[in-house]
Amino acid sequence: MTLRMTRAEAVAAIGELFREHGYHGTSYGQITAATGLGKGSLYNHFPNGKEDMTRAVLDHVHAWFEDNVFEPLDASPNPSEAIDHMFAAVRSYFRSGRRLCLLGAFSLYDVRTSFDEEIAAYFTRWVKALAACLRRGGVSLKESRDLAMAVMVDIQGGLVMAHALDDSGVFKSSLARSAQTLHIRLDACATV
Amino acid sequence: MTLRMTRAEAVAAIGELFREHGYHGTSYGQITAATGLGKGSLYNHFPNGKEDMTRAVLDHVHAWFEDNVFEPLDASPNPSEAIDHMFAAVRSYFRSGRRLCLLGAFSLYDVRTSFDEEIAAYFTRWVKALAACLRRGGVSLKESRDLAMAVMVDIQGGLVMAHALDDSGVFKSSLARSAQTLHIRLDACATV
DNA sequence: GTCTATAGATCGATAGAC
DNA sequence: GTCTATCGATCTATAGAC
Repeated sequence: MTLRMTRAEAVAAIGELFREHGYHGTSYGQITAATGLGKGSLYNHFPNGKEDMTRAVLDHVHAWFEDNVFEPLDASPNPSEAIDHMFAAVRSYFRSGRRLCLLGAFSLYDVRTSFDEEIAAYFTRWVKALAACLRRGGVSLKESRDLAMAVMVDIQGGLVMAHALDDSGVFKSSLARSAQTLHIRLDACATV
Repeated sequence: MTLRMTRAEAVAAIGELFREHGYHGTSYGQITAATGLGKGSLYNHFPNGKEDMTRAVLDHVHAWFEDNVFEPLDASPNPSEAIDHMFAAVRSYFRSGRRLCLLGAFSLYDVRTSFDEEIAAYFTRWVKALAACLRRGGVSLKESRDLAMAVMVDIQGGLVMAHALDDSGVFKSSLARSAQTLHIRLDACATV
């Protein structure tokens, strides 16, 4: 038979625990409470325990961004609209800064060594998709890369500062500033 | 008698452990190995264990920034030079992005509830000192605040992305971009 | 697929000798 | 001020019944 919870639901619930308490700060007791699954079930679905759960969570997050951010950036014929769509999705996903970026947080310490390839792949994918979109809008190759990386820095920094100061306005301002910078640059290229 | 290690040395060593493994990821065994102090000594100097150590580490970091960043920003008669001094100190402290910001990392999860006032106080102090410096350079009150916060976002985001991509160039570029933005703004005000 | 029970390891914290 | 020994709690992981 199937799970009591969908696997995706369980993975999402575990992801929220990791977001809130970190990898080492999350125990099987908490995972059982959040998912309704005992240790037997958890080890049945994730034979290597928290390591497998982490990989599933990271894949889950990556897949969401693939569908809602990266792929739209690749597919949209209109760079300016694609940018707007990206910022709207990002703002929604991170709940205006109240939710943190699991991959960014995990990259800091915690479980670095085991998952840093996947974390780097996620960010690299994002940067490349955004840079390619800007490139299609007429921005030079080098500037597209620099701008895309600057946007990533703004998003991650906005999340950190919004949490540190408990002020979601910081995150929203960061997104708005990034969006404005990109639009100004795209408009300048469009009128040439 | 005194400690085998200076208290400041022990605190610094514990801070490096927290940076690398996080709060929950650092055990007393690791702390003993790093400081040469057994549990008896550790609890003698930090009666409440890791909580007291964390407070000492955060105070130690805050004090370093007070002396090397905040106070120079307050005291310097030349805003442009003060800005350069700040970025040089920041770049040196974070070792071009290879070292992470303990307060930024702790603000994400880990030990949020216990220390968020101190973390917020640290960042607020920094933002205010930087904004006041820009204000003295002729930048408007609102823009000074916005620019100062944008710089903080750039620094924190630069650290996250540099770690995630294992590329210190990302951090150095972020600092350079922030510095350039501030100088351009200060120069514009100086010529008016 | 799910549960309970439990082993085995590690951790945080304390007590007491030096 | 420092150490060792140790307790009790918690955690990861496994075994076995349903």
